[in-house]
Amino acid sequence: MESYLAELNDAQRAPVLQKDGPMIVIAGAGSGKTRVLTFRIAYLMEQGVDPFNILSLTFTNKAAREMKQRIAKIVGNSEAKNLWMGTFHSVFAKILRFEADKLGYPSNFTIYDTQDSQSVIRAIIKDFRLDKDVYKYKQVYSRISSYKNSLITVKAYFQNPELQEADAMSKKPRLGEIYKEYVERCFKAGAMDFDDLLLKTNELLNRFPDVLQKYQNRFRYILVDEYQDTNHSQYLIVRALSDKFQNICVVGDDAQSIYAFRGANINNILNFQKDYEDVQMYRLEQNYRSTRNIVNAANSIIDKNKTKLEKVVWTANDDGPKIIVNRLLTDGEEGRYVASSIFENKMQNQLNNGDFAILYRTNAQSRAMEDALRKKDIPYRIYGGLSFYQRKEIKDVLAYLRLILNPKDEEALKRVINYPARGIGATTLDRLSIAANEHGRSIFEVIENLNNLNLSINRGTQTKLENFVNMIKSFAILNQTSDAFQVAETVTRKTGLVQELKKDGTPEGIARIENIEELLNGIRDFVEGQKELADATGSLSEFLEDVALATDMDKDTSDEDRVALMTIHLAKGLEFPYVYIVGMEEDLFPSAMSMNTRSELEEERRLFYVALTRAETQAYLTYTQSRYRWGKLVDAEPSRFIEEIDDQYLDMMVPQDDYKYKPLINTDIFGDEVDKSKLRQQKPANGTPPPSHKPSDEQLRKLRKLKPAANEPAKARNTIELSQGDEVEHMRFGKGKVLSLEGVGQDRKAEIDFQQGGIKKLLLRFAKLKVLS
DNA sequence: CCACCTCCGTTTTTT
DNA sequence: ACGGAGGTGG
Repeated sequence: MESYLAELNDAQRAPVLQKDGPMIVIAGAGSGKTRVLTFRIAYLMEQGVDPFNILSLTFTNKAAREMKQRIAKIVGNSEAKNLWMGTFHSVFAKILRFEADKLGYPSNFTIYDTQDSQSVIRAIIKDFRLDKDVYKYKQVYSRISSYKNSLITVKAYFQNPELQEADAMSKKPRLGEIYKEYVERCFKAGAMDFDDLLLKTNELLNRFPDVLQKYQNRFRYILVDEYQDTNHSQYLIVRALSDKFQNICVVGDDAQSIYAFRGANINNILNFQKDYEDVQMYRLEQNYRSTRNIVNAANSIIDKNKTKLEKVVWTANDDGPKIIVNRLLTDGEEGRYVASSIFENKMQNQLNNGDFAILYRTNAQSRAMEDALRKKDIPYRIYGGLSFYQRKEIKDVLAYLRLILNPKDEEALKRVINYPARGIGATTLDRLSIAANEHGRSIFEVIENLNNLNLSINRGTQTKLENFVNMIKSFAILNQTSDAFQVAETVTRKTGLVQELKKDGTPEGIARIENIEELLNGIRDFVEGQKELADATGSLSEFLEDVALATDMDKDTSDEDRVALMTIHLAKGLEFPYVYIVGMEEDLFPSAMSMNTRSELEEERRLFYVALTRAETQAYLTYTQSRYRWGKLVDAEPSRFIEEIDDQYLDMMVPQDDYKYKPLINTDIFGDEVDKSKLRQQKPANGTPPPSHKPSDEQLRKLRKLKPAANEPAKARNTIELSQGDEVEHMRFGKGKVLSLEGVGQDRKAEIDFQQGGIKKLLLRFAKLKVLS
């Protein structure tokens, strides 16, 4: 039983063995953080701590599930089952359901997703007759969301002149009113949004001392993973719950804080030592995941950040291969290059698809990768993006299911009351909505009482409304005696959803039917899984809760062998032998939106740090010279982050000639049939580019900055001619003077003294320099 | 009430 | 480029 302690190094063992008191574990990338958490929980239980008294908050539900399984292997299944483990949102949603009546909510409250919330706000802006170009619903939503995450309630907002002024300054003087109305509408609909799950938990703990006590006593030992990504609201919950026993263990890495945009506060981890007395600090600095090259390269990046806790990540692993950097012509070629490279690596090194990950900054970049992988028959899976549960047809089914549990759920009602079309239009809905407001009732209740209300709705429409309500009610009755699958199956049949899609007959329609079938299969699996648990029955409410808080990462895909495609954000906590980081370009990574302040840029840099440290043995960086964005081909420039990596860890594959990439076995440069002669033949008609994804001759020439003349000497492109003493201007560092030059050909570097920023060594091939003299 | 059209944002990341 | 939202006309 104690044998597992031997599996830890000294640094890892220390936080495991400290049973009581506040502690922070600063865990570098790949340093065995999850092991420490797992073993610490197991150790606590062996020391006699009741699993009911341990709360462990993770970043995804999948992480919680996996950790539970590992703990079960040590202490036994029946014990591990009783641990409280999950994301902030899922753990506190459960508690809120239990305590809902105290806050005036029904225990079956709906959880509004972002779409629902934004739809409510859009309706409010319209009802208030505000200019939708000034009050953009997404902006309003994110403003309200950030208020909630900072615990600024409507009341607090109106007591704070500064906030009101700030909103007035941004031409939104009525934001407070919108906020107020939004909160009221959600409440009336018996709905909480994502932020409410945290905000209302705070309210619960603040307003009801007995409730606070109860949960303080229950959660005597609290562990928080990924603490660097907690927001203020989460911070306060943790503080409140741990206040009595002070047995709080937070684990995280400030260098991997990447969620500031959604309110995460890096100061939570930076200031933890000030929040509790006698905080023990532990550092895990040995990296077991990656080669020395990768670890050192990552360190050289994060060194550029000013805001950080001091730690030195090191590894005893081999040097490994250098990071391969490659330039491609377009995003299409980037995809083909990555696909070929994966293919080649698989052949040469006997690897599985699952050993590879392609990481990108934005979801939109997945398209080019997908196309290339599909052409080469390489199985892949895309994580994130439009998740399965956000697809229209799935949301439609879910809306019916939500309505069964909570008829007050207006977003669900609006979605399905006339889909499939049953002759209930906007005018009718407006009248119902007005009546509902007048009587302080929900639309559903208004329809239930149509006969008593004397609305100017004609007899035919009234019947249609009654039929709709009766249908939902019949589902509700069924739900009392059936599990989630039986209800969902009945809903898809009786509502005519599937018939509607069959009728349209297009390939999209068929795909949608298949998606609905997949949903039903998923529900069946879920129900079967739940029925095996002690405290669950596979009910519809269990399923909807699971769906509302599920992330794309939560699906179990261990039995699939596929290349993983995901954003860097989603890759946090994962690791792969081979990692391709694509789109290493200015304005894309770092994102154009995140270069305004130092802290934004530092977050982008941390994001790059996260990306690189996912790799175990080999990392690839690619960038293009031009890529399709917003349907247009735009010029691209290599990311500053490439320059920031110390050269000694890089293997630059930037070609002398655009077609001379590293040769690939038995294939042309891209490993598939790219008929370059066709590209060249394609003559644009009078300057108008052909409506093809392939760049025209003219575009190609421009991209490569080729001169039309054929007798130009072939020389390395993108390289600047410089002499010692030249006055130069750099895009970012401003003006400077060339001190010295070194290297030849592709490896030429210049040492330049910049007026701002001091002396820098620059690779000349990154043509960000302009020669002034 | 529905079918069709136009316009807009999207492509920064998500519980 | 593409889908969703909102508006218009039949």
